[in-house]
Amino acid sequence: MQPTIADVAMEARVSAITVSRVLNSPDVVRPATRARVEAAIDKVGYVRNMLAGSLASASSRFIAVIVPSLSNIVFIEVINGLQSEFERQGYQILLANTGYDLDRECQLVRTFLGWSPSALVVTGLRHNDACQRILSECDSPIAEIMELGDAIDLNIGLDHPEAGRCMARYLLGKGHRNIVYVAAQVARDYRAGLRYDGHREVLEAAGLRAPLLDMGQLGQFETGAQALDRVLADYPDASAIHFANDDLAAGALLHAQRQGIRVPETIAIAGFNGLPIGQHVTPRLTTITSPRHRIGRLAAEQVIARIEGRALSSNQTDVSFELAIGESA
Amino acid sequence: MQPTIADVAMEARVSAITVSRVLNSPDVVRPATRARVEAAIDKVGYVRNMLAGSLASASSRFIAVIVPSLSNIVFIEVINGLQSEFERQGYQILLANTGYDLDRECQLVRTFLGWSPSALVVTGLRHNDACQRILSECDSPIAEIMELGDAIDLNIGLDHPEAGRCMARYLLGKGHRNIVYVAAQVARDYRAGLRYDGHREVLEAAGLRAPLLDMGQLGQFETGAQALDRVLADYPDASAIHFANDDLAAGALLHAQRQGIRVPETIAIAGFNGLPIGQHVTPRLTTITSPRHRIGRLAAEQVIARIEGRALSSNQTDVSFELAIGESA
DNA sequence: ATTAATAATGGTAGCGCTAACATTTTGCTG
DNA sequence: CAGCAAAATGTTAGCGCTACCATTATTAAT
Repeated sequence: MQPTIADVAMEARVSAITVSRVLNSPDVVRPATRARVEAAIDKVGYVRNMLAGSLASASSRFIAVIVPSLSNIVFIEVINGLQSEFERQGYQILLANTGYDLDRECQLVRTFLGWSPSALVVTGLRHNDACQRILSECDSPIAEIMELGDAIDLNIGLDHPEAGRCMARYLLGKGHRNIVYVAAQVARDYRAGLRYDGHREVLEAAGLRAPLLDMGQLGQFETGAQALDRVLADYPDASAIHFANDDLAAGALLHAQRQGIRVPETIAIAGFNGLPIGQHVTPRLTTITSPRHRIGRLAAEQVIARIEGRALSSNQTDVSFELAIGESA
Repeated sequence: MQPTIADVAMEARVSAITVSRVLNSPDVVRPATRARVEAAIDKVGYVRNMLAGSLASASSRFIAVIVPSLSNIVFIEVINGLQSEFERQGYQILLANTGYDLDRECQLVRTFLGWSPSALVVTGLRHNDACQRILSECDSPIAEIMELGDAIDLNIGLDHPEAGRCMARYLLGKGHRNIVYVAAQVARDYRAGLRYDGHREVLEAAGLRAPLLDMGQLGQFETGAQALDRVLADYPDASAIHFANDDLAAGALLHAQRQGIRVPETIAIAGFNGLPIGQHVTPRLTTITSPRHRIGRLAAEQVIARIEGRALSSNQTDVSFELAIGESA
């Protein structure tokens, strides 16, 4: 049997609560006593039972984190940002991915609530009705990240429609008049759809059409490569492709290289996210960089502030984005 | 206040334990009673308290997973494999990364043990003394993944020295006599060092030298690009580079493309891992594919079997690897 | 020294659940 | 329809810890 706090207490000849105090608020225990308790902890090989502590104190130091996918490096970087900050403050992340399925998200939220998390971090502002209700009624801090809008509690992200507009304006400025927007699956990755909305808005305002090619699969390099072929075949007038993300764009660029398709001369290529690979391909990818790690870090900071009851200047943080101009468009 | 099992029990006019049974082993409760309880659960909006349940039953359904890094796609894929299997069986992963620091690993193990995990999954076979002792004395199943060797309990991975030998033999077979092995930081990523050991063994057996260029930083594309320049400058006789991983190799390949350095004519390039990018660069990367997702899945399957007391045919699983020949070497 | 304030420590109860055993109900046989 | 085994449900106690309040020790001020 694992030794408990009572064994430590007996060994140190103090009461259990004093041991608890040494563990949780050492500065209220007299140094001499504390030393005796710490020695006892070492001696009996005590391992703290966090489950019991969390149950008794009704606070688990768990942070539930729900992202759409763990295959997408973008979310990994966000998680890294969250993790670095939360861990520093002694919080443990409970991680799950929805596979871009809102019903699964709801189920995950339910499951996670069973662990009495100190807070929840979810991706995006769209949830199904049940999930929206649960989150709204939840007492713990909720952070909705990645996009900006009408949030339940905390909101850290960037303006996707504006990012779409930004790139569309840039491509227009470069003289492109036939631009195809290529996404992997807008129904699931709806933030790609929001960027498309912005893109279309700008093009239509300029009296242009904004065709959308949805590849219908969540793919990466391979899907981007296929998309390039499809655009060249189906949209002969197209002079530029605005890809929903850098994975697709990089896949297209690498494919172009192999096939000897000249970029940007034959077709210009633009992406979104600012992944490292974009800076290493030739030509360098024109894209929009998103501060993914920063989103995670800020979300963690604000969530912790909320947990600890500190006031925040604002519930909403626009982390912004930047146009990164390469040679590809 | 959140409703508890007692509120549900009152509503359904059964005892608390019956509610507990509906939740944990529904088939021992008569369907009519079960339906009444389930209705009551919905009615009062009951959310199960997993902390209390875990404490009472002394089993948390937590799986502690410790990897060196979350920035490396390789471990992400392993985690994906673990996750998919564990989640299907109702286990929740507690994730942490060591930053390739064994002391941090030890501390993480200690912390995680406080959550009474049902099992631990750690990366690699090397631990510091304290960690080795803690893990050895631990009652829960332990899985050490990625590499093969003398493990504490379960072991799922591949033979890194043999992977190094495999690539070295291939390069020798291609006529290369001056091959530089390039790693990012063998002291931390010691599995890259194991592959180098195998590589060197083969070269020395052939009467050749096996220079090692350690870039001294955990980098990805950029480090690979720098490494290529260093090799061309410092090892004028080199005809091939054996990179410790595909990130470095891809970085070098993309850099070569930009600089107009001909691969494999001027210098051949080989990698390790079989990342998707390797199949999309031109020339395609010659590499060794590791079944990363499979390692995760198998580890999860075996851990679950162990938890549930099922016998395993073997404690060690060699997932093997494959030489993937591209045009880069 | 005496008192009042503060600091340090302790006792008790209970967090919400489940294990273990006890009891009741049900279904079946003859 | 008695009698019995099996199935279903209930009772009690306790998992290991911390909140809350009570008590005791220490310090400072007079």
